[in-house]
Amino acid sequence: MEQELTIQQVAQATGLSTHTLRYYERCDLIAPIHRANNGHRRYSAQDIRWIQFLTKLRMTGMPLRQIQQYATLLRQQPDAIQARRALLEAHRQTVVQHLQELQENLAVIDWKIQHYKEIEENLSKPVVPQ
Amino acid sequence: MEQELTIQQVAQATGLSTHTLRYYERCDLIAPIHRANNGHRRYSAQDIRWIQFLTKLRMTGMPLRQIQQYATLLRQQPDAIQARRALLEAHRQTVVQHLQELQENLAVIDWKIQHYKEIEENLSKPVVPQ
DNA sequence: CCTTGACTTAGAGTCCACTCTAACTCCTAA
DNA sequence: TTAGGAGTTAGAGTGGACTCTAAGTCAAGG
Repeated sequence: MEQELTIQQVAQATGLSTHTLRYYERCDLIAPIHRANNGHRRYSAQDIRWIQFLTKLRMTGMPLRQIQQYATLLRQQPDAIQARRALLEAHRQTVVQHLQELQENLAVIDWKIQHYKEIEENLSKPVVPQ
Repeated sequence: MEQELTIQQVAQATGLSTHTLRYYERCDLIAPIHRANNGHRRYSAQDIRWIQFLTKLRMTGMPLRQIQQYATLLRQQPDAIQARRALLEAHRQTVVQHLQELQENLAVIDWKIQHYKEIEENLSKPVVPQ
């Protein structure tokens, strides 16, 4: 069935606020959403799938501009698969790099925590060991 | 030796701009730096070590406020090791979580790239297979 | 003496990604 | 018929983290 959702329901489903959903549409991250007779938005299953994917792009740190580019490709040249893939692969690279950086820095933090633990242990020992 | 560095040198060494170094000091992320006779900053090896650690906190997404808290503990209660460890461990948790999220979303992006590759391959095949 | 260049400050400006507001229209239920 | 509630819009406001500017000081070199 053509199960169309209200903005509230989409907000629920995606974790975005209704504000953000409208904002994304204004910024052209989301194509103009179909309207009910009263002018209210009605989101299709398609729309929701795209929104879910776009939040994954966001969560991996892709800037809105770049998502907008991808979205435009998707809408205006649906057969330019190669271009979209290039965009995703470029993004993939930055994510992988970021991931690595994060892991390295986490290791340093872990090391520091460990270091603190050792100090705490030594402090709890008697001052004059028997 | 008491090798003290100028703000330029520290900028070089840490990858932060001189603007950012002063800004961090203003925000109390960095303790007031010792000055030469002419009023110019001279950073100690200590200072640099702290700045290097703080950039690792930043790069793992710790907000300036929280770093400021940590820095304050470090300066005002150097023996409150436990409190600092607690702060780091809390942060560690959010980093680990973020890391996981990142990996999950990356997997989806990878999947999409793969999918595009398959489509591209099919397109390059002859329309009527022999 | 004068210019150049590295520094200083307080404070203004920028960019990003939201987030909220005000004024409005509809629809429904009491 | 009126009060509530869910939408709508354009546009203003917010928060975080820088980033830049203007006006000034100071020391060295030509």
